[in-house]
Amino acid sequence: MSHRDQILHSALERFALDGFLATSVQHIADDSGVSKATVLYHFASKEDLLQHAITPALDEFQKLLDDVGEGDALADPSGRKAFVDAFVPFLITNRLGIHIIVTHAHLAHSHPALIRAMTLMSRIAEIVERSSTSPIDALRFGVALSGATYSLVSETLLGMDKLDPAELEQGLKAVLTEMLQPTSPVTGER
Amino acid sequence: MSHRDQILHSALERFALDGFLATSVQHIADDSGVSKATVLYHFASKEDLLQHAITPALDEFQKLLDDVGEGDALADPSGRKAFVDAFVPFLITNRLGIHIIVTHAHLAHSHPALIRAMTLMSRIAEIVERSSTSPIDALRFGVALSGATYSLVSETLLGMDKLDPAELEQGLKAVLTEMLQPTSPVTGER
DNA sequence: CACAAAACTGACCGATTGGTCAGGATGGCC
DNA sequence: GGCCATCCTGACCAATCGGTCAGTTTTGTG
Repeated sequence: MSHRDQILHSALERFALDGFLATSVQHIADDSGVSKATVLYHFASKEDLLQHAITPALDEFQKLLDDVGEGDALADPSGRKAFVDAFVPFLITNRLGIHIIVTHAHLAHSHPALIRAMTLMSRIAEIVERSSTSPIDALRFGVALSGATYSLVSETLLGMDKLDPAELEQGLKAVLTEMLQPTSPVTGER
Repeated sequence: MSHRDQILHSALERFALDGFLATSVQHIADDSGVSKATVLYHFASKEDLLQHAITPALDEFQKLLDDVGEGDALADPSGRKAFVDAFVPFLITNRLGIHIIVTHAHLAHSHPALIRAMTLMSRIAEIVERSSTSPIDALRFGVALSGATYSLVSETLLGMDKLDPAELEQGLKAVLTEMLQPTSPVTGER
């Protein structure tokens, strides 16, 4: 593993676990076993480091949104199931990057990489709104998506680190698919 | 409004919108129309300010958990509905404080007020696990709760600022109650 | 009015931060 | 060997931060 990759890896982990502002370039250098100047030799700035850290997650997210397209592919149950089946693995594989994105919304106005992230978030909000059958449906969609995202991000908090990864993926897919039935098959009794 | 209250209000807003680390004591002073030294006259430290800002939300959260008690009050649908009916208004009234809590988990190891927050989060995780009928049920519970929380926290992102407050509260209660039916009426196909 | 407590402030301090820079190693290539 | 590009580093710098303090103004009370 090259020093550059090592630095990027350390940065990703630190940014996700301690936060961008609480992480100094010196910390990343220590974790990587190089000097601070070396970190800033490979990456133009701390912000550049953030950008490289979360870009893979953003690229994959964008691809996900492009697949959904402009139509209302999420209007019917089968379309939603297909989306969930792609979304959940995306969440799991890009856990750290997504962790950074969702916990750093406050910095979105100043950092280009995070601006892009928020733009993509707006796109998914549009898609949800467009292909939902009612305000309640849109609300349910939003709760389900953000719930799955945040549950994974703060996994240790909600005790879902007990499940093995495969079980977690299957479980999340099942729960989300079930939550996203556009019209509730049984209207909530009582 | 006394200067002290004004400072506390500015701090709550800044911490929630810009983040604790990105907010300087000078910022809060400017927002409040007083000097930096005055801020630190009323509050022993920046951390003390954070503590006072989120304590109301934490107190109410604790009361909520105490009402649930040690039993498995959340095992049956009616118990869950009662919890949801108390939880959603709690989320709405304490929006800013909760925003701070959920977006500052990284600092939980060093700040007493946030340590307390994480302790309470663990308690609710325990309760969920204890009163769930299966791992899938626990997962659904966690997704629903964190989804509602995070949806409200980042309201502008998910376009749910379109709804008027009363409609939002009713909608969230309905969605959550529906999501938290312990046994899925239709077992997820496939 | 007198006077003490509370409220408020500008000036200052040590510590940490992101970033720069001149120069030292390293290694492939002729 | 000579040469050059890449890699790496310690020393340094300006800026910002949280917090302190001596001293001034305001307020409440007898």
